[in-house]
Amino acid sequence: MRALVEHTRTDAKYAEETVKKVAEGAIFHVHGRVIALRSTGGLTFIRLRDRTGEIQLLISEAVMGAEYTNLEALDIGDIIDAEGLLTASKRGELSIETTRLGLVTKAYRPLPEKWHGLTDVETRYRQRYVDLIANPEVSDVFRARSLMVKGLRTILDGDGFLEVETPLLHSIIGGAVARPFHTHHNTLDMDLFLRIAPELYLKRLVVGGFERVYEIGRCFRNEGISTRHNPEFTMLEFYRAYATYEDLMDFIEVLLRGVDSMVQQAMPHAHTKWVASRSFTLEEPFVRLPMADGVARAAKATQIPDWIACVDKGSGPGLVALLKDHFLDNIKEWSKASPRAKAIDWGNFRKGFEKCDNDGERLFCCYEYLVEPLLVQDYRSADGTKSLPVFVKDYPFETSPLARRNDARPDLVDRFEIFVDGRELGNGFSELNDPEDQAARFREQVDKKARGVEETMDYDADYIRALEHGMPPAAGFGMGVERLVMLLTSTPSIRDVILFPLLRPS
RNA sequence: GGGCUGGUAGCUCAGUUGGUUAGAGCUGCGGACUUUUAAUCCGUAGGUCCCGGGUUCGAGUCCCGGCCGGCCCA
Repeated sequence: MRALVEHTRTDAKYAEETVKKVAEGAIFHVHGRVIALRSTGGLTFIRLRDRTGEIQLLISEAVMGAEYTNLEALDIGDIIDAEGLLTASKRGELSIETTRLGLVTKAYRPLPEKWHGLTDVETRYRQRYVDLIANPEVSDVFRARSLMVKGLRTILDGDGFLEVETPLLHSIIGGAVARPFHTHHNTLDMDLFLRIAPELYLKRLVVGGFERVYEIGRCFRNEGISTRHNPEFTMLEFYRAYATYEDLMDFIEVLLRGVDSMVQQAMPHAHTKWVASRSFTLEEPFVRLPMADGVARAAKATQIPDWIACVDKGSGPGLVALLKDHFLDNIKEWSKASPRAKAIDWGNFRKGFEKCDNDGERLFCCYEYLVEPLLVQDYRSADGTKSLPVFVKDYPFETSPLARRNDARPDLVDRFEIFVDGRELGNGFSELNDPEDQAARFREQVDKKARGVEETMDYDADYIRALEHGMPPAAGFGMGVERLVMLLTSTPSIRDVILFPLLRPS
């Protein structure tokens, strides 16, 4: 039955005699929502939708007799059940020649009109139940989301990871750099935060012997709302002992391709459509770009002679030194050096650069303004038609308070962020497991807060204590599930991958 | 937070320099029709023009303020 119903989604034509022969006179019983209703007098066509697809009911007065008049009370939107023999209409549409029809649930409100459906964006979010009925491609995205989460679990479970749940109510801020939501426990008279990340709890579990552990759960960040941000969102984080950030990059390529192919298998039709509108490809090896190399390359690409000269001498830090001393003197001249130089957001670049406390942050700032906006343009597939996912790696240690220092270059940490289609998808690193170094990094965060920086982490004494018990070397990765869904379903707004996005009160 | 843009019937929209009683399609309701696919045809109902002020003989339209969206930027 299901196979036949799903076929009605295609344009396949059916011949009445073939269908009747295959069905062998079996009685079909269906229920679902009426989404179209057409009557030509003694014959009525109903398009019925259930979770598996759509099928047409063919109802004739000759078959139904006196009951046929019951159709007069039926509206689009009603939920009915029906029984009958399988047949095909003269136009070749698979149909059920209905012998019995019953109203199961009456729809008191009409559905949106059939041509344009429901397009008002706010109404779509506020009344998602209507959106899901009126716009079937919306429900495809949420089906895909479910498949992706399931796919992540399947792959992680298959690799020996244990899924856990850690607290959402935190008493200190940690694991990420973001402003939290505040709440309060009454009987304990205790102020709490909704978690901004599960990271520090998951690493406590690595200490405890869960060497491969992950969590898929809600996080909350008290930030503005935009097409890329919703205050509550779902994050995947996993940690794997005895792995390095290089191992994780290999694993993430496998993970993303694996999830995508699971969606492809389960929803081939929708998947093909999404792939066609992607401007990136997962099929070639992902780029691995050390941040300093990226900055050096991007600096040369601007064709600013001073920059080329200083980059040729060394790498990233050379440019940082030049900018530290001569940013203001030369900004006018530099900004006109080439079309690429003109495209740089010089105003914010300079402001950001001036706010930096150290050379590590300065290098990161150069990366942010010179490299990141052009990742899509600079790193292309072999035939040049698609952008490639890029792992930007080897971050300055000052920008990464929880990551392990590189053994050869203590000014860097073994960290990467993955960008697909120019957008940040996830963040991973070899974990800092030296309690003294971690304590020093926490203290630096606390100092920052004292200097008035809003987005910092608190000192987590219990986490230091956990590290003092010894955490095996490990690497971890975190990814926003909504971003993954947006990427793989070619959805531009995060609100279209969250069923009930946060809105102002109406 | 800044720029642009929008709010008119249940839904999707039109509405001229400011000028009669604010329109269309779909939906709804009534009717015709036994193979429709946005069925077709006939009839009919449906409005706090986002809110509050102002200008004017007259405001959906112009001005000011507010509310709520959307897109882009930070």
